[in-house]
Amino acid sequence: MNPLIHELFQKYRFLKQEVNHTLKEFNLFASQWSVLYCIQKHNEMTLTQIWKYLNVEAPTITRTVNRLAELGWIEISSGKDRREKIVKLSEHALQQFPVINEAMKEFEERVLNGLSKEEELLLFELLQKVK
Amino acid sequence: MNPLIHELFQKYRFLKQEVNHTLKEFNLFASQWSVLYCIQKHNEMTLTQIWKYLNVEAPTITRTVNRLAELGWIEISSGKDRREKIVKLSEHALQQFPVINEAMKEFEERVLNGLSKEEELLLFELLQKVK
DNA sequence: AACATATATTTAGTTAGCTAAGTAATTTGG
DNA sequence: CCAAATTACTTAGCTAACTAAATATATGTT
Repeated sequence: MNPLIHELFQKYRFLKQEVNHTLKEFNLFASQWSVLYCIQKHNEMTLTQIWKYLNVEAPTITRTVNRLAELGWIEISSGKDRREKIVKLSEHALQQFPVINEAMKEFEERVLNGLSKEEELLLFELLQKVK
Repeated sequence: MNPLIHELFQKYRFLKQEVNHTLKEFNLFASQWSVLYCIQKHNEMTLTQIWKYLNVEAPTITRTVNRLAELGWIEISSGKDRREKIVKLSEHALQQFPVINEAMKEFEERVLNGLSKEEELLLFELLQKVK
């Protein structure tokens, strides 16, 4: 296997684990946070908007959203089209959001500590060229 | 979520899926290929050597190795230390290996087509700085 | 109006990572 | 020499991704 791809896979596993550790005190997992984060950013979203935004398949989002609703992080309602579901953050989530976001920022700064701002941008641009 | 980390996660999912599509005709999955690849490289390995090399946890390798043995890709024997298991490629795997490797090389060249050799190296080095 | 097609979500089943906890064999220290 | 610690691997249960196929609603065509 190409060492570049191998390295990317390794870093993914490492980062995902670090995110999970960071979120553990809030009883959240990495993928749950991804969903909360993008809902917060867009205020409210349909399931389809979420999975298209995050680039995962629909069933993955169905399950994560249901779990998040069970746990009280989000509220699900139906739009005028009775097929679609609209999702937004609960009061509890809105309150907790800034604290969790802060913890995540600390984690991000920590793992990206070895890179300058220029290198971060460069890494981002190089990653985008992989396709 | 930091856009850089978000992008890395997205590329991971994309690449893993592409690897799985590439390997589908051989009835293999990405992680199974990782294991076969590193066994081939080292000729034979214990389970511990495999999970340390691939940077995953032991139970992951136990399961993948057992599945690969079931599927006839590898053979498991025991070394002089009765705790450890030694794993090597089967005849079938040795025969198929070059063909699969070729398909993987084509895939790697395709997804890295947008990067020059210098950029590839740079991306690799920048990824290593994430920790 | 009826039927086909498209869209939104769900269900079922698979691989693959993790942690926690367990068994069995080996090594080590008093 | 034997109890304690370590090592190698396994089992069980969780999250998280995927695919394939089902269900329900909406839309479009004849």
